[in-house]
Amino acid sequence: MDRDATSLAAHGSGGGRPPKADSNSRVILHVDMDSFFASVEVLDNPSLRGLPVIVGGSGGRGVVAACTYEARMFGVHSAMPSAVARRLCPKALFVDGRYHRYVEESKKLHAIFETITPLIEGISIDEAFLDVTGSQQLLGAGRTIATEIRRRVSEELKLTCSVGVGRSKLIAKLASKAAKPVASRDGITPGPGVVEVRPEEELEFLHPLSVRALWGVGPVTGRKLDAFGIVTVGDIAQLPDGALERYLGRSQGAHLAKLSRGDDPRPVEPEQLAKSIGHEETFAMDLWDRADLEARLSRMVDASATLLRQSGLAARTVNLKVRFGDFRTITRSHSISSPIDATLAIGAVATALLDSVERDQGVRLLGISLSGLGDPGGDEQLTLDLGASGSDPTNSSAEDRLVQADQEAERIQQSWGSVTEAVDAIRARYGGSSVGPASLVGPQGLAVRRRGEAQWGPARPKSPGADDEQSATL
DNA sequence: TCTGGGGTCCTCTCTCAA
DNA sequence: TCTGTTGAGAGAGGACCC
Repeated sequence: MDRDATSLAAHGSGGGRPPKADSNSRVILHVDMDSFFASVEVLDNPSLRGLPVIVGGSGGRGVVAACTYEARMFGVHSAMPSAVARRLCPKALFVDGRYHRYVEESKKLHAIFETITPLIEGISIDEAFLDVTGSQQLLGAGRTIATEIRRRVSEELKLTCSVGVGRSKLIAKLASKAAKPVASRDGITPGPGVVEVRPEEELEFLHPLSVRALWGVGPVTGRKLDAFGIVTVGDIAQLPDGALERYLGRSQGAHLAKLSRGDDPRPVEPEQLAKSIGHEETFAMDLWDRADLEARLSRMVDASATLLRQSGLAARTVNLKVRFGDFRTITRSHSISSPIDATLAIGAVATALLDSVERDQGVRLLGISLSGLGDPGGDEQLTLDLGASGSDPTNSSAEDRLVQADQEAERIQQSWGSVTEAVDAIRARYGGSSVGPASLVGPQGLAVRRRGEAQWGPARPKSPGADDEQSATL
């Protein structure tokens, strides 16, 4: 999380990049769209304007992805279970998210950023850091640039955003939050839109804030700090050296202690390479049947492997995540000697991992992710071929099955490369549902859920008996 | 009350090799 | 040869972010 001096130096020496600014003279903007998903829905359907609109999973296991300020007045907020949101605001209008539509608007937003500075670090679909230190001579001071961005977003996208200006990511981020509108039971108070925190004002701005405002303090750490009577950022700053490390551990303690003094040298990093790719899915009903679970797993493996190849990458580690009916969550992972990208090769390892999990109760969520990413065929690790690694084929323990899956994955990777390429070519031409694993073919064709679909939990069944499956017809 | 999806990073434990 | 130490890597779990 924290970046050290090495990464700062690496940033400064990057070929073709603007020279590194001294961290005291940097000007960083944090641009954050206001209730982005909900605002796009209102933009596309003006009849929703002024109403409590909630974007997210409408089913019993869904959560709120975003909501309008009219919904926030009732206490609704993002990440809240949809059932709770519905109870707090019975008149709320639930809208299924349209992720691809949000991506379109996000691209327009980034096009605006690119006219300002090349140093853009997108944090998510609707927010980004911009290092405008080098842009000031041409475009004016940080606050002027921030105001101009807001004007252009309003004019060109018909959406609103809030912008924070500071000399670090931490300050810029907290400033953008302070710039936002505030919804309460009494109504909606418009925010200033742009908040700038000058270096000499940083501690005055920072110290009264709750510790939960700091990046890295979530519910668990927040409760720990509460137990020590540490409530505000200023409380952390007043602790003697090393105290927070003792409470929270060396890394997190040191990180938060630095942040509490406004010390955040992390640079804006435009090129962030993915470290993992994956898919996971919560089912409308817990699943017990092995064949059913395996079919769902195949679908996720297929989607992840396709994305992996589209990114020109291969993976060395396959990670499986299982959440049971009682919300207990386990993960299992397995690393293989050579990177793989073929769907069937990844599927062999994923299935062996699923077999290694004791399923004494229904499965609520299943997920797969691929890590240890690198070039296909690159960084191959040399291995000694010891047959079945000494495993006795008659004693097929989970470990043995993983060893067998490892060997099978390598064999498939080598022999099915051309088939994988052909499948990708067919999909590129005829669509993602045109060809896929046989296990997914049902009466209506291939049921392949794509990235961003039902991202906030299973949708409400449209008719009695309907499940969460989203089918694509051939 | 009921807790999504897609990620990143950190810590701890265990194993293995030097 | 045995034992203890250390470091790296894998695996698992947890916390956090949007």
